[in-house]
Amino acid sequence: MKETLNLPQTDFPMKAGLPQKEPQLLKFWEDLKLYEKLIEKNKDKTPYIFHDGPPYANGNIHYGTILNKVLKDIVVKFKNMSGQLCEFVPGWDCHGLPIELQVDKDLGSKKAQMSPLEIRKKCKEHALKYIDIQRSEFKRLGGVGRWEEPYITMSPQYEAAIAREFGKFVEKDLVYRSKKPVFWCPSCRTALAEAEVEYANHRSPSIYVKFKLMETNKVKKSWGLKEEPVYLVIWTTTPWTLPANLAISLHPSFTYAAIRMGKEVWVIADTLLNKVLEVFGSPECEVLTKFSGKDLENLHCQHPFLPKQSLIVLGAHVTSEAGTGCVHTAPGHGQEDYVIGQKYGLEPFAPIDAQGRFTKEVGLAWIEGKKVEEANQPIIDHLKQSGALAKEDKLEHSYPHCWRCKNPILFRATEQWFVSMEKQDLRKKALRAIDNVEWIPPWGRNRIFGMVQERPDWCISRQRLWGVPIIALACSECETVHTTKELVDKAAKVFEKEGSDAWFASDDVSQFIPEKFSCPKCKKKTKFVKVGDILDVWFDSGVSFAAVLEEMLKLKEPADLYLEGSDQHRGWFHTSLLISIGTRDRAPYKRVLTHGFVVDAEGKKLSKSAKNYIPPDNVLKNQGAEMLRLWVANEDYRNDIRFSEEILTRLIDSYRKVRNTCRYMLGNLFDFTPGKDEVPYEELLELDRWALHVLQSVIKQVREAYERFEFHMIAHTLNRFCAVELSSFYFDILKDRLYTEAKKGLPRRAAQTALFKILETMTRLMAPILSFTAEEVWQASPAFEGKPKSIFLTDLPAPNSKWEDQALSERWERFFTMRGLVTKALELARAGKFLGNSLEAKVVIEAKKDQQQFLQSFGTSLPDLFIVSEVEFGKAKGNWTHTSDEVAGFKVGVEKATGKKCGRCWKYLSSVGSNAKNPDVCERCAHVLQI
RNA sequence: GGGCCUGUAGCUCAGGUAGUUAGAGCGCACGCCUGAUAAGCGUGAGGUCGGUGGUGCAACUCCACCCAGGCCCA
Repeated sequence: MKETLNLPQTDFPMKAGLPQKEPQLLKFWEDLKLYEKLIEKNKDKTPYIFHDGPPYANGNIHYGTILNKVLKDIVVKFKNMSGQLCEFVPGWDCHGLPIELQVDKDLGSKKAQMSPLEIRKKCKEHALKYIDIQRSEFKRLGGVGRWEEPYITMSPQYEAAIAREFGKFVEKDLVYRSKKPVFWCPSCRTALAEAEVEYANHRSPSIYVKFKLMETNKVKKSWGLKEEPVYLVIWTTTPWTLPANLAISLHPSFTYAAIRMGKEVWVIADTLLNKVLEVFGSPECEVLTKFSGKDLENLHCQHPFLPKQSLIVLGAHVTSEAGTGCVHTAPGHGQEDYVIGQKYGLEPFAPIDAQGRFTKEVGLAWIEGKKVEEANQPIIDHLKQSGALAKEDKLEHSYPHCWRCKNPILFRATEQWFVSMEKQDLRKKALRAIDNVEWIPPWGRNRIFGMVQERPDWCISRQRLWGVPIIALACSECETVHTTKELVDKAAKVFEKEGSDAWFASDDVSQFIPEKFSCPKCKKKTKFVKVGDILDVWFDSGVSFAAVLEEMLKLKEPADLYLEGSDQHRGWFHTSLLISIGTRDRAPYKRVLTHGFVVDAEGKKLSKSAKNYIPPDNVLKNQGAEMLRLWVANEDYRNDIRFSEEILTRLIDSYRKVRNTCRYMLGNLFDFTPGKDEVPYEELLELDRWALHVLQSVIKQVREAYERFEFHMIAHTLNRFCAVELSSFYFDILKDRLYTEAKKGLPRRAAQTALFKILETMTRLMAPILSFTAEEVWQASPAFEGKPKSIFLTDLPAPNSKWEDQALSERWERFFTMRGLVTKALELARAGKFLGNSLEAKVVIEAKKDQQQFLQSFGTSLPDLFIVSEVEFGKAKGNWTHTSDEVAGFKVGVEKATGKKCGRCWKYLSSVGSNAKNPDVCERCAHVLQI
């Protein structure tokens, strides 16, 4: 009997075996040249300019990069499937300290014997190696794009573009040279980056120094003083920075106390008073008055041993944890000091040379030429003699050391290159441009706005090797360092051919000097020497819109979309904006989409040491890239998104639902030829038309979610559609029609027609997300005339208004409520062991007249819709009845079906036995068997 | 410490401008089916909407503070 049924047939496996299947699909796409075909297909469509932010070419990919690249791939695919041309040129950020440090580490002591060029070569090799690694990892995720011709920031063309953009800044006079404190190792004679600094214990002097207030007249009256001298007491552990003292910082909201100490008056922060006095052995003292730190702003103190004044300034960096609340401030020797100095117009002063020795500039013969630590004691002695020293001690504390030579380092103001935020109104223009960009989510606007508003001038120079040089020459005659547009453009031409290595190849600068070039300052055509600085790597990546969109792709418009993690408000979004505003007076993007960070099950950040995550490679090997894609699509990435074992398990569950839903459709379409066997819409059964109506609303929801980049809504919508509307309802009811009706009869062909439409629609809708599975389904689904070779060469389905039927939808909504009461009643009977299979049941419905008429309008299909053998209207009685307030006046009774079980369709019908030829089956089945 | 942001059932998500007993899918429990079968169906149990105050007749929705977490600064 089973042989006479049309049971599903398919090779599409229930178990996906993705780790094995995915590589085959990747090969299929590669052989097909899928990306090229997509671009070719859309070449006349409106371009959607999407620009890839370059990941750093160091290390393997992690969840963050997976999240980012999968999101981008979804965008590329859905854009190319919805009538636009969306090219995707991936890129890598290649220069910079992390790579140089890694290479340093690998080279070890060998580095000392190597030339700059040789070291740079090693850096390049390192970057290339990781580009290859990351590229294959990204490709493994199923991403399409121009993988074989990516942009890399160390290519000659790109380096030339960097130089040209830098030249534009020079031309507009936005670049200037000024002093700024940096970490400096005097024994290695080099600037250090933050990453190169380690903290270790160090024993330092700890001294309290009195600075005499000059304008005592201004406070005398209100403090009730006569002629007593007033001193601000500062505390420092670096006496050698005192010659560079330019200011004393007070906290704007602290209360300060003026106390009488013998014949003097000292000023100390009120909250620190007891602590400080303890240091002095808790002497008797009288608090004369209390006042706000603000009261002294802009007054002056006499420097204790130099003929200069120290300005009293206000700064929130003043701490109440230690010290006196009056902070010795040397803008040439500290980051915070520098910032506060900028605010008050104090130029950083650091009379120290590269070896950490005092220069003549210090103006003190007794320490000139001494190393800073050798100057500590003479300074302390001098203070003692002059009476400015209030207390001397030693302190063991954490102090920065050089990671390489392990010696203590210092902060030293050195000449650096800056991009001014104020010249040409760069800051103002950038802020204005921010409001013309669409930030998704909207708070991104506030975030970057605040940063641009607050940021200091951009320090673009680094004292390193691995990067693009700052094209600047020093005149050997007048020693002036300068850069000009023609100089930079000349260098750009050289870089275009030889790369920026040319700059490092030799000391000879002749090839970089334009014809008729002379020193802009002394006008003498003399010798020039190169300045060793390189550009901040953020300048490299920040010019990508110029190097890639304008030069490589010849695009004129700004990008439609940048899509990166939220940290890039400080990074790439930020620097790209500044560069584009500075050079083109417009933002490089129209829209910026950000995603959060990947965190563990508890919302904590992933860390290698805490081992709070599964290595991505394990997921790839055990579950496949598809599961990572589904993960990305399931979560609302605008916030931080979680990844855990449980989440992965849930994803697999939901994947199975979608997969099996497709499999059911494929299995039931084994004998269906689209075009030939399709039934016109008008001839479909009502149930099929309902399914197609729901499908239209799914299409609308999904398309809208794609447009809004709300991919998680798509995953949820599709999953719900598969589980609720299809699997548990439509498919369940359809089984009887598909399996038992005549193979080529209208009822079965109608069902198949609907299934085919649903399958084909769903496959296309899910393709940007579940790319592997969509392609697998597409290949397994019925062939038809003109069927594209790949799912990605089709378009996202558009809703078909002819298949929308609101009245039908409402009618079925009403039906579902009633059906719910029927299934509930059946469940009661089942729980009471009265029933097993629902086909054993006859349902008796006792209802109001209109309710009964409503149900009767479904005609003879009613038993099928309830998946029972009989439906009767009358008195619901017996042990298995159910009523509910949900539908007033509606009662359902469950009884045994009256007929005999049909051996073929398993329904209990009175017609079983009526056919002589086939006595074991019902009338309908007997009829089918005769065909 | 500062800026920006997040916190609704075990998991992933919905919940216009505050207004009836806070929803969905999955998972879970129990049961059914054995013609989607390492599948399918049904029923059910899960939430003081991070916490505490406050403003409203009324707050998951507004305000303040606190706690936890993230990114970026210092």
